[in-house]
Order: sequence, then C-alpha cells, then structure tokens
Amino acid sequence: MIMKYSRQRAAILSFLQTRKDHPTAEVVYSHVKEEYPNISLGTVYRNLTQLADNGMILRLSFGELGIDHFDADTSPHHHFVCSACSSVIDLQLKEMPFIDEEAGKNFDGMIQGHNIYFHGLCKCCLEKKSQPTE
Amino acid sequence: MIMKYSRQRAAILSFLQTRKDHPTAEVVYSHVKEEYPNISLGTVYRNLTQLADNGMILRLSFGELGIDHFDADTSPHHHFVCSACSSVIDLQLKEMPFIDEEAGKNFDGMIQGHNIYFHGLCKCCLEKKSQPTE
DNA sequence: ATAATAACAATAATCATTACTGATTTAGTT
DNA sequence: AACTAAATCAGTAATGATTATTGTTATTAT
Repeated sequence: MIMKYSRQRAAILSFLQTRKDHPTAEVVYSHVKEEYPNISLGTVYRNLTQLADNGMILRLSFGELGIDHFDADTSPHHHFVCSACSSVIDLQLKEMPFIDEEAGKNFDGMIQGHNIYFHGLCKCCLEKKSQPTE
Repeated sequence: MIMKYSRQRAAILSFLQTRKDHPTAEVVYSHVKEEYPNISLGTVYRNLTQLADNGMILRLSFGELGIDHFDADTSPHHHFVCSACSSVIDLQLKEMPFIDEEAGKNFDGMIQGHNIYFHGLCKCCLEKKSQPTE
C-alpha cells in the first residue's frame, strides 16, 4: 500500500531516531503525545507496524518479555537483554553467516536466516550485585 | 514450592514426551482433554509453567509468533521455524560457545548466554513452491 | 484418619495488540 | 485554488494468549 505522508508517523520515526535504547510502543506513545496530545495509542501501533514492514525500523521481539521494542537503527547489529533490569543494549558483533551454513548441514529445508539475542547482566546491574549493602 | 503429584500434570508431561513437534498450550489442552475431559485450560498453563520452571520441559518463545511452544526434550539442541507453515523442527547443531565470547569482547556487562532460532522454508513448503500447480 | 496444603475446574481479569468507525488529511488532477 | 479518491486519524471496542481468583478436591505426612 502507498504510504502517504503523515505528521504523526514522521514524529514517531523522528522520536525513535533520537533514542539509542529501544522503546516500546507505550514509551513512544507517551513521548509523541507531548507534541501531539491527541495522538492515539492505536495510531502509534499502526505506524510502528507500517514503518517496520517497510524496513525503516526494526521490531525486536524478545520471547521472554512478550513486549515488542522498536529500533530506528536498521544497520546489522545484535542485542543484549539484561535479565535483571530488562534494558536492551546494542552489541557490535561481526556477521556470522557460517551459523546458518552449519545449521543447514543436517536439514532438509532451506535456512534463510536466524534470530539471536544475548542475555546476562548489564554493567549497572553487575555493579549493584558486587555491592549488596552500602 | 513443593510439587505434589497430580494425574493431570503427569498426563501433560507424558503427552509432551510422545511428541517430536512442539505443541502449544492449546494443543496440549485439546489432547489431554481426551483422557481428562474436565481438565481446564488454566490447569494446562499452570502445569506447563511449573514443569518449565523446574527444568523438566522447555518453553520456546519465538518472538514473531507470540505463542509459546513446549518441548519435553531438554537436551541441548536448536530450533527452526518455517516461515510458511509455522511448524517447529529440531536442528542438530554443535554447541557454539564462541558466540558468547565474541559478543562479550566489546561489552561491559556479563554475557550469560544467548537465544537463537532459525527460519526459512521446511522441506514440505519448499516442495510446494517448486510445484505451483499440478 | 486427619490436618495441612498443593492442585483442581471454572471463570473473571490482564495486558499487549489489532480491528472498526466515522471524521480529517494528503496528494495528484482539473 | 477547488475536487476527489484514498490514506490516516482519534476514539473505542474487540482479540487472544496468559494469569489470577475462588471455592472444592486430591495428595501426603503425621
């Protein structure tokens, strides 16, 4: 479907581009609302989906959490999810095409790609653990 | 919490163990219902969660789908999701601990592991594609 | 057996997300 | 600049997977 311009969608994209973390639809909503007080949560969801379908942003679905996050950085990179505070952090990591090759060795169908994300403790939560009481 | 024995939970686990695919809670429910017609969907969810929390089964959360699948095979292995028919297939694939090492190189926190799943077309859907009309 | 408590069935509640509705914007065309 | 068709909007209702609640039943240790 043709994408006509809309101020709301432009505001959503432009907000996402200012953030290095990976906001949820709800967070996008609460911020874009400052500029467009009448914007609807449904509009935010519809436009995030549309932007993601057109490859302008990434939809990040981390199974355990159940809530989608969105990322305006579409360059290839990976993500880390802190198991303590749930924050999502970018990881610079060389491409690993051999993973798909390896997976295809004992498989009848066609491997087209993989989804991967890392988990553990972020710097902040790691420091909190080493200083239990202060 | 202590786990008392229950026939329903035993039936759920035993059903899962007979399956090489990876049923959803709904599928487990519909099958265990044959043996226990009065079983409740809530009971299935509660017991699947309990079994997964105790490491007796795996909960598979594939972001895109949004619906959890369950696997009684807790030995280390990987999964493939067909993008056409959504079926989930086991992959035999050697462990790749170097992935976590690589990811940790430019990262401040602690990497504890990763989740990975593959996508593409399964054998069946691949064959359908090469024979569009017959 | 009995008492303590985990588990049950049934059902209501949550919560993220999607669909629907009638009004408003956008963009190409006279 | 006005006209029209289609995309988008705000507001709200509906979905659908999962979780919580409640009063009853089953299990287990004493």
